[in-house]
This record gives sequence, C-alpha cells and structure tokens, in this order.
Amino acid sequence: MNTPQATQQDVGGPASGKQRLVEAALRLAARDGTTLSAVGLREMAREAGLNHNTFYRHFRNAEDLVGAAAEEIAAQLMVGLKAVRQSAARHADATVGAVEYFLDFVEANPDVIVVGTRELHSLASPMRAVLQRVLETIAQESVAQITSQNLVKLESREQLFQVSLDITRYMFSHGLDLIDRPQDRRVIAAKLVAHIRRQFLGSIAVQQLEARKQLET
Amino acid sequence: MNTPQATQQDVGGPASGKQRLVEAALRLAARDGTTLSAVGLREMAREAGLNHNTFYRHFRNAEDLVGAAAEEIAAQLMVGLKAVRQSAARHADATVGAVEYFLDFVEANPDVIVVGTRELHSLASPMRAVLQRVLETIAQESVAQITSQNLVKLESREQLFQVSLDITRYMFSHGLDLIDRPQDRRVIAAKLVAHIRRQFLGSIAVQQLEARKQLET
DNA sequence: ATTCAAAGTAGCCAACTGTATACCTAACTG
DNA sequence: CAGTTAGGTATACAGTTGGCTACTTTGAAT
Repeated sequence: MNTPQATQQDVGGPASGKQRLVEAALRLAARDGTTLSAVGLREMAREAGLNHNTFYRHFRNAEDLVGAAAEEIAAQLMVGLKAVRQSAARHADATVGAVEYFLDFVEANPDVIVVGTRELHSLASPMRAVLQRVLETIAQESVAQITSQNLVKLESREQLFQVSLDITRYMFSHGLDLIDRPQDRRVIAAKLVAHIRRQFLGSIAVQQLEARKQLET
Repeated sequence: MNTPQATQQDVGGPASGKQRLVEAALRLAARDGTTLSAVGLREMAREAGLNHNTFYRHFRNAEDLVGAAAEEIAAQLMVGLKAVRQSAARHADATVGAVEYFLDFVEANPDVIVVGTRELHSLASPMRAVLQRVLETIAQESVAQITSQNLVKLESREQLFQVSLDITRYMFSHGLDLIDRPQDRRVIAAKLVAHIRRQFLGSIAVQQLEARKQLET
C-alpha cells in the first residue's frame, strides 16, 4: 500500500521515526513491566505505527535500540532534574523544595522513572552504566550548588559527594513508590525529606566524630 | 519415550519438578537479565530438563510461577539474612560484621539478589509486594535485636524502624554492585559501612534536634 | 530534470511460543 | 488386588517473532 511518508528533521514536527520507535519502546516496557530488551521489534513498531522493517533502518540490533533509549532517558533526566534543583534553590526550604519538585517530575514523566529504575537494577542492561553516570553527574551538580550556597557546613568534598549520590539514588528509586501509590504522595514526600535530613546530619556527625578521634591521638 | 519418573516428597532427593522449574526460572532470569515473567514456559522447562507441558501440572499461569518463585526467594532471604544478623551480633563491630556477612551471602546466592532487586523495582511484578514485606520483616527483626542489645541510643521505635528499613533496602540494592564488580568488594563494603554509620548518627542527630526544638517552645 | 540515498513498505520463511488433547506410568489408597 | 491420581510425556496447531530480499516513496543534491 505504501502510505504517505516524510523526511522531517524532527524539530517540532510529529517526531522522526527513530524517535517514535524509542518512545514506543519506553511506553511498552513501562506498561508491561518488562525489560527494554524484552520488548520485541514488531510489537514496538506496531506501537509506533510503523512497519516492522523500519526498525532496521534506524538500529542494527535490539541492543542498539536500548542504547538510544538510554540516551533519551539520560537527556530527559538531566534537564528535568536540573530544573528541579534550580526551582528548589528558590524555595523557602531547599530540601522540601527538592522533594516536591522532584515528585512533580515523577508524576509528569512516569515512564522515565519506571523504565529507568528497572534498567538501573538490571546487570545485563547497557542502560545501567549510562544511568549510573547520570546519577553521578546530578550528584556532582548538587554538590556544586550546595557548596556555592553554603547550605551545609561543608565537610570533606568527597563525603558530600557520597551523601548526594546516595540521596539522588534514594529519590530515584522511591519515585516508583509514588507511581505505585499516587494517593500517598504526602507520606512519601515526608519520608524523602526525613531521609535527606538524616543523611546530612549524619554526615556532619561522622565528620565531628572523626575530628574528635584525630584529636585524641 | 516416557523416561523414568518419581513421586518423591522432595526432602533430600534431587528436587521435585516444581522446585526444579522455579530454580530454572530464576537461573534464566538472572542469566539473561530479563524479568521473571518474560522467561517463557518452554525455555524454562528445557532448562529444568522437563517436558514443557509439565509446567501446567504445577502452575496455572506464568504469573502463578512468579508467585511461587517469590515465596522461594523470600524464604532464602529470610533464613540467609537471619543468619547474617546473628553472626554479625557475635562480631567485634556489629556494623562491619553485618556488612561482611551480608556480602558473603550475596556472593553465595547471586541469583536471589540479581532477580530480587530487579523484581523489587518492577511495578507490575507480584513479587514486588512480597519482597517489600520481606525487607520490612527483616528490618523489624533488626530493630528487635538492636534494642535488645542496646546498640544504639534508642530514639523513637518508629524512627529506628525507618532507619533499619532504609539500610536494609540500601544493602539489598548494593548487593548488585558486588556481583557486577566482585573485585571491588572492599570499597563496596566500606561504602556500606559508612552509609550505615551515617544513618544511625543522623537519626540520633535528628532526635536531638527535635528535642531541642521542643524545649524552645 | 535526473540521480540518489534515506525512510518506509510488503511478503516470505524458519523457528519458536503458549495451549490443548491424548497417552503413559508410578505410587498411593481403598 | 483394582482404582485413582499426580507427575510426566508426545504430538499437533495456530499465532508471533526476528530477519531476509525486493519494491516504493520521498526529499534533497547535482
């Protein structure tokens, strides 16, 4: 039949075929609770409204698609969470702000969280390494912001990074809970805030403890 | 052909058909990095060395199998981590002991961790709820042990539980890192220990802060 | 205006999947 | 001992899958 086609350079238009395939893959993986690599070419082409052979025009393997999806998710996370951080900085309580804006992001981009958390915990997935680097980068940017605003009695830069990384991972993982039980947003938010406070205070306490130990010698 | 059979009540013998199917499913899910529900009846029967129809003698659906696998993993985790906790209590430093024995458990049961962490982060999986309850139970038992030995200036029982739960989840998730990079055991152990210390100290600090606040009013 | 490559389509194939029906056999039960 | 049943097997079927080759359309460059 050969229905109408288009060679748009995406910008604005109804998304290029490649993009549509990636989005379809994410949608299906999120809906069916499968790993990205288990989605199947044909199903995903169907979901994207394309012939199944079109897949091969854009990707070699299924693994190749996962790589592209990883880039997509990474990009969305980077810009989304950057916005979260900046909004949080203008909030009366930066911690509460970070949590609330983050949960807004989760509600607006559930697929990213659903697929992202699962792939992050799948050893075989090529996306895992990408996501780990994304979380590290976000943590590093948080450290920069925290130190520049003197939000926390600084401690060793390395410790601050570890804490930020743990918090970032914690929030990421617990985004799932919000998607699972949207009506529990308030208690989830409270737990996140409590966790963050505990981490920072604990970090300071550890620092003091080590300083005291060093004095004793 | 109809090869020899047996109606053993498992105990000791070479495992019942049901058991063998569950084990095969876990092995395959761990090996291929897929979700349990994506393993496929035939492949799993093949791995178990059984005819594919035998599956239906033991399970109705694929979902049914996942449920049984959940029970299996839950049981292994409960007994394994109980042993970890008890060994840790006899260690000079309970925290270091808990971490080291836990990592031993991870190295001895990689499939449980690999599959467990992935299913725990899969919304659709019936195993997720089971694992959440397992982690909660383990956290509660830890609380009991901690209070009975007066290891931590007690704080509110509820706070202690939250901290234990966070720590349990943290360790569980980071078991994957050990499987991913077995040569990094020492740094992973160090990070786990640091995290646990930070959590407990942070929890105490939060408690003190709140007490002080209450005095001011 | 012609050429050309990129993006899409169509149809085919062998392999595999889940499921259903029918058959076999060991062990327990009356 | 006869009967029943739980666990195992064989075979068949329709639907799906990944991958192949061959054709068509499109937009852009020459």
